[in-house]
Amino acid sequence: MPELPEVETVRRSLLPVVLHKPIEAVHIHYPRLLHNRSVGEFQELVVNNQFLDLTRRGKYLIFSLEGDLELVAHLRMTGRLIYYSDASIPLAKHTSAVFDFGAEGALRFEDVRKFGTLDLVPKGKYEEVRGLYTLGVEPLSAEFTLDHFQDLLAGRSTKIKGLLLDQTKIAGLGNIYVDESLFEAGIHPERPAGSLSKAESKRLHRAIREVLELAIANQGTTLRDYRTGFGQEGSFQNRLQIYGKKGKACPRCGADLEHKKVAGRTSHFCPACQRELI
DNA sequence: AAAACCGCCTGTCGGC
DNA sequence: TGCCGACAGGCGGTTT
Repeated sequence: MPELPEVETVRRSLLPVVLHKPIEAVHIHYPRLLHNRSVGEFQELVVNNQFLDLTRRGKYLIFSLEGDLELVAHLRMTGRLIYYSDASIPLAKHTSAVFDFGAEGALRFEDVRKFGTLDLVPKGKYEEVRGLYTLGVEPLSAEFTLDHFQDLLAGRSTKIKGLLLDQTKIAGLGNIYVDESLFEAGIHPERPAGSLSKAESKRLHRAIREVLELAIANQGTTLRDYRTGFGQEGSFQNRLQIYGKKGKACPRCGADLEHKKVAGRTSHFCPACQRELI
């Protein structure tokens, strides 16, 4: 599912191909995608406009438009944003929206499960997009220091897995990268956040950054639906240590990997390397 | 504050 | 082979 590395990969792949191209037409095939606008309003504001920049915050993509507008996209579970240089390629079955650049191609939003969203907001008016407005620190930014991370954990009894998934604390982690980071740091997903030692929180802080960086370098993880902005699969699925590997041998110690529901999510871990009780 | 649950959707998979 | 329920898990919302 698209998490920070996947969304960042989509951003980087689209950046050279979707900016400064006049949008000649917008086709909305699934109007509920738009959230806070009617199809008519949306088309009126976007047709004849153009994307000036494309940035990312957490799992959100933000396209700036002329006229102090921003288009905020979220891929949720199965969304794809793919650039097609050839507009004659037939639409995929679950195409929700198309931004048509005429002879310059098209940007298509494809989404099997239709959870994805597009919000058109005045520039910086992120309070209109609640999840974006309340996002926590960017884990790859300079603000995500070890001190900042330890402050997030201090005194909290909530399970570390749940805290890492909380977008208002740290922006962009999802189920895959939380499990991989906890494994890398040797920490059980059910450990109370505040119970981590200084050494453990230091290892986890480093693991989060390393796992995310490596996943970006590998264009993200394609288990099923995720594609880059060029429609290609990522390759980090070949480098996952434990996600989806229940019953296989731990790559570090050889024990049988397990999974269980933690914070409502299937959570993978090594019972030997990641002890619940210390 | 936090956990547990539901709703939003479709495709896939295991069991019978 | 077909049907059926469970499951995948991001986020917003409500309830406990």
